[in-house]
Amino acid sequence: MKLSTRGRYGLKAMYQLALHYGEGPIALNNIAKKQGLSENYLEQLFSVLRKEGLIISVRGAQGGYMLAKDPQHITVGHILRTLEGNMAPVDCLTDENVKCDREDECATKFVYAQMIDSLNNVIDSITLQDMIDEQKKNEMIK
Amino acid sequence: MKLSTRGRYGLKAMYQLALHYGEGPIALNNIAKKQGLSENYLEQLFSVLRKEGLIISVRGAQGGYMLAKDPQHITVGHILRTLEGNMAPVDCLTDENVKCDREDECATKFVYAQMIDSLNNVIDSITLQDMIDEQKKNEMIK
DNA sequence: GTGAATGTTGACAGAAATAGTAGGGTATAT
DNA sequence: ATATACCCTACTATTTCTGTCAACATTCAC
Repeated sequence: MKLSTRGRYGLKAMYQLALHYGEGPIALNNIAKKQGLSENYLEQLFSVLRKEGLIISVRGAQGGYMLAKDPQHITVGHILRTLEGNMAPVDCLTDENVKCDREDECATKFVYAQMIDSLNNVIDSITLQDMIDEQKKNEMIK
Repeated sequence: MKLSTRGRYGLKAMYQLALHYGEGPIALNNIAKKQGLSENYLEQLFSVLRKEGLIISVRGAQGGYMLAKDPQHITVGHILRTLEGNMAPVDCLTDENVKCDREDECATKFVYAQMIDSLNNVIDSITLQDMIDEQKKNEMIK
């Protein structure tokens, strides 16, 4: 039940963009360098996020990426599902093509359904703005 | 964020044991055959479950496995954590050896902590007995 | 006791998913 | 023009997951 690097890197990068929301585009190599990640790899993730409409790209010199909307309107859930696919612990919950041998008799499905519901509730309730606020709060304490 | 076959097979097998709780040991090949799984593979999972004290093995002819306690005292959470390891979406939540670069400044950790909490709450609140009850309820409706 | 059934263990190998690399192409600010 | 930075696709390496195999230990039925 681990998140892959796609979700982890992507969320962290989106958080970076959120921190600089409204300041114009930020170059990818900037973010990649700051987080010690491969620029090419991060590019692949950003491509997906862009197609999903979460970020906007600006080509050319001085170009880069920026959030497509306000940090308080972008949820962690949207980001993670875009990069990781649906968050279902098993495929039979979401994939029409997967049929359990005895579908309506599957006692475990009942468990998995509760897991995904709970998970989605949590990640859909947290926005990038929430992350920023939480961070600020923590720094106040120090 | 998928559950591996370890968790899925193991939970389903434990459910089988729960259905026959109090009827003496059940042979592994019985369960393996019923679910179309490799007996050897399931064996590995049962070995782990036994060491955790969730099931008891009876060796020799007419031997097999049975639950170590009443189905209502065995939670799905205990089973899944035994087979899958902790359910943390990232290692830095649980593994002392993993240090984020800027630990107390990591804004994403805040998100992951809520995910694992929510997940653990759900799976710890469901027992094998709950699964049996739910199943019965569904069969009544049909 | 003996043989058959069953559990125990660890090593190993194939398959699949994940992670990362490489490189040529395109748009744009200056 | 040219440098910068996004765009896209294919390929490779690595890791993890799944499953197999084989030798061994224990217990039961007789």
